[in-house]
Amino acid sequence: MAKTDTKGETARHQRAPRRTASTAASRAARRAPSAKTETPYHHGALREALLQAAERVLEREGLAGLTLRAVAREAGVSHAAPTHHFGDLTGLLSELAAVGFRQFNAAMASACDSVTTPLERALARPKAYVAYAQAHPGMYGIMFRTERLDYSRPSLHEAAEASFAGLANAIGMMRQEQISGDALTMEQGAAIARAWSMVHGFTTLLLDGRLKDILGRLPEGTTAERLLEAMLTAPITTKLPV
Amino acid sequence: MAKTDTKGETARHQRAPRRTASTAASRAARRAPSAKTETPYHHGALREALLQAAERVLEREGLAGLTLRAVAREAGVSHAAPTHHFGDLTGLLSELAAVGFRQFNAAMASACDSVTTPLERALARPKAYVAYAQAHPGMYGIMFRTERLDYSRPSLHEAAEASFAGLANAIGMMRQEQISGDALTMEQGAAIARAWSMVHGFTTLLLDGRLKDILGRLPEGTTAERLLEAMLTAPITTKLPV
DNA sequence: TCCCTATCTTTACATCGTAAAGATCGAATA
DNA sequence: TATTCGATCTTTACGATGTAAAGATAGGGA
Repeated sequence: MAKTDTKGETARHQRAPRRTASTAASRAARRAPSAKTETPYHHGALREALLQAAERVLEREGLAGLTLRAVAREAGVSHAAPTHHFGDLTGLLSELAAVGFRQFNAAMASACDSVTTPLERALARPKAYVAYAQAHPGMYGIMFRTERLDYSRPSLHEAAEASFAGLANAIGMMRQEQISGDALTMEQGAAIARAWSMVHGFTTLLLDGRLKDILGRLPEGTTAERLLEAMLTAPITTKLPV
Repeated sequence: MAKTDTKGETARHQRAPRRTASTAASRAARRAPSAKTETPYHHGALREALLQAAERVLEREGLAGLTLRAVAREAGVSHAAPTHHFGDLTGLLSELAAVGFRQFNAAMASACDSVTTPLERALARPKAYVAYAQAHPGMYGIMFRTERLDYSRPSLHEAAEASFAGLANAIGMMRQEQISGDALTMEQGAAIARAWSMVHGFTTLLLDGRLKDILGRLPEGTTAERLLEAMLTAPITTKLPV
């Protein structure tokens, strides 16, 4: 009474090297000492393994290929296993985005160390921002693809909030003010919005290939990083920045 | 021999008021004078009707609900009808994005008319940019969701290109230079990248709800438009804009 | 020792995109 | 005018996906 769906899944699994038969014996084999560092079948490591598998799938096949079933296949478990740990697809994507935000924050923080001149200090964060997005376009895409995310999840909320706080603090330090948690002046808000909009907009346009046109018309061999620097440091020749 | 898929679709159609029976008689009925302005069954209007149906579905159910089958249902045709006009889902989304870019360009152009002072001149475009995105978030989402679009389609390529050209021209006019089609100086490229990144980034963050935090901490009742103005006109107090 | 609960698998189903074959109508052609 | 032809639309079919529900399994506490 196998339906088409089940048939396809079964065939795929049988083609794969692992999981040749769905019996207790095969499961025990996965726990055998021969496969030391593999997921130990029935113990807490599956959640982490699924997140790592998701990251691999995302980098290998892009956002469109990042499905619950693909992640389950990559991790070598049944297609319904992720449901128990993440609830649904939104849950998995949200947790993966949280991982991304933590990587992102770490990259920005480490970029701010080992920096001396004020100019370097001001450019380190934006450069790290764009560099992370270029190195992990899939992750960056998920982190800022709100429609598929659930920000009520604590891990995602915290990681994203930390990202914002780091930005606001950097702006405050550059303006030599302390940004208090509760209130902002219009000037402070404008400064934060400008900085974030500029860097985030640049990154988004760059990843979407929308800056290729501009880069192609600039002097030979101009990189995106160079354009970012010029954008951030060029003198404002008109009264308005736009 | 009806499969589950077909069963479900058939049941849905039968539940719907239209198309109670799939015979020549029912199709003729749709052409009957009683339904004057309806799609005339077998003549060229379907393509346009599908695009309008797609826009309705997008506004009503969001990006996730915009499927080929949903559009076909909305237009009252079989689920495979769109394929003939758009090839696949990417085709439909691309043509819809082209429609969006044309609306977008028209909105920006009309905003630049009936403007007098230089300050208004400088702010009209950014305001119209953000206003369009706020009024049509679904459309804006599609237009800048590159992974699902095919820019080799002439209509999309042209409409998007016109959008960019309008922006570059506006920057050039503000700098009192003529921007030649082929080459750009580093300063020109930086100015264009800054303007576009700032407005596009602001819009993206705003639609993703990422600016709620900032807006909430600003003086009571500060709108997004007001923050945009402040961001574009506030004096640069540090040596660097970021 | 035995059962209970969290974890994982199986099974099932509605939906989606897409391909392929059949039906239908307008129009060109004879 | 009658007939054929090609564009348009429908039917049928299939693999893939998300998700729900029920069954298996194993580790830990009674």
